[in-house]
Amino acid sequence: MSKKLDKRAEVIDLLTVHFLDTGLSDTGLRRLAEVAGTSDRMLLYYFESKDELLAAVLTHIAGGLSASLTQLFGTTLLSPDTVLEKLWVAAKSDGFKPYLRLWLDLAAHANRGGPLFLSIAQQISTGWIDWMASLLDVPEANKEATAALILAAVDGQLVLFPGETKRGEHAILQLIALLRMQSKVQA
Amino acid sequence: MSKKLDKRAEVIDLLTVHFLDTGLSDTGLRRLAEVAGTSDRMLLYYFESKDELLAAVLTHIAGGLSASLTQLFGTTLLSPDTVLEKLWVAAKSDGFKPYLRLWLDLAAHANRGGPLFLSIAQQISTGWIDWMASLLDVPEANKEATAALILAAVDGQLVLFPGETKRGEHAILQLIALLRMQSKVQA
DNA sequence: TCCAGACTGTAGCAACCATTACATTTCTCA
DNA sequence: TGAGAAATGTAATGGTTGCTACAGTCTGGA
Repeated sequence: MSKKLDKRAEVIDLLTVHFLDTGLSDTGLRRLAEVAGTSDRMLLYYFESKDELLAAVLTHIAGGLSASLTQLFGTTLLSPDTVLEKLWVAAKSDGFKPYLRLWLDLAAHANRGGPLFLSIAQQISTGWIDWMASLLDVPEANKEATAALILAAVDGQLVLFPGETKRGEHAILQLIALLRMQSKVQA
Repeated sequence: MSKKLDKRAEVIDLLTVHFLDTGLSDTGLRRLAEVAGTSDRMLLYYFESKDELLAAVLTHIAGGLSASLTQLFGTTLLSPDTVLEKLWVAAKSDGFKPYLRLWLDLAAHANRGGPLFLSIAQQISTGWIDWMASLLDVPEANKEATAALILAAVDGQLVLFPGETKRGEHAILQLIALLRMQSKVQA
């Protein structure tokens, strides 16, 4: 029984890389087996079904993301404009771009497909919002709204400018300016 | 030759409705044929290939959207906060929600799939940004950035809160407040 | 050593996919 | 009315999909 679980974990790790690279298309069992160095037969031995496999890998990815985010940002409170600034730098980096693209994939699936993707996407989203809200140095009543605004602005770039990172720059800079202005007024 | 073109246009109309309803999944030729009241054989008679069919329907949808947007907003200049306010009301309405969800689908496909979806998505995006930029009563240098910011904020809600419309409300209201504050400062 | 259970390979299922070859019907125009 | 073209149906192609039945190998404990 233990070897099964070990292999399962190993497969999850390998597929994590693959999913971040290529997203939620290209998810045929035979293809995934090839990537993971096994057979489709074995994948369905380690996992109950393809859906369970997907859910396992995606939640594993979500965990890894929040870990590296807290590592990157620390736990001290920051003003909204600095948070957005740091987040935008990260979003453009090769390390984080795959996560954002995968998240976009997931959101698209969540809007249509079965409850599987929806619940995973919601879980990731609220985790992300909560994390950022706890980081923002703003009045309690505004935390969640500001966090959602910042995240939405960054995600929106993905929708608005597919395949590019350059064109969204000005919009983000504008929002940074707005947030900074607000901080000054309130101070 | 004329009947072929007539049928082609009719099929595009019928599939427009279907795509807005169900997005970019469920696009098997046999299923689309059923929706359009024909056979798969005939679809490939009216269109060169499935890709050409998709491209035709999607660009038709894009045209319809920009038409109803200009009808809704008119051509007089508006302040950024009122534009966002009106856009958000529209985004929540049953009439426009399907467009936004389809756009999200398209953006997700554009990030991975072939050049087909990418070019269509880019075309729609720039069309939308240009339209909004021409509507904004702000200095010329800021038009595009503000337009992109507003659109990104609205689109971002889709990514951030899949399946919901309620939770994004506060973030949008916050951005409206920020934009209004900026207008006053500049005046 | 032997046996039960964990593990794994082979081969196949039925359903779907986009596309095409071929035959047939229907229409148009001379 | 008859010929040629346009329009449509039938049926098949070779491919993929998630999943499974069956048989075999391997391994740890008695």
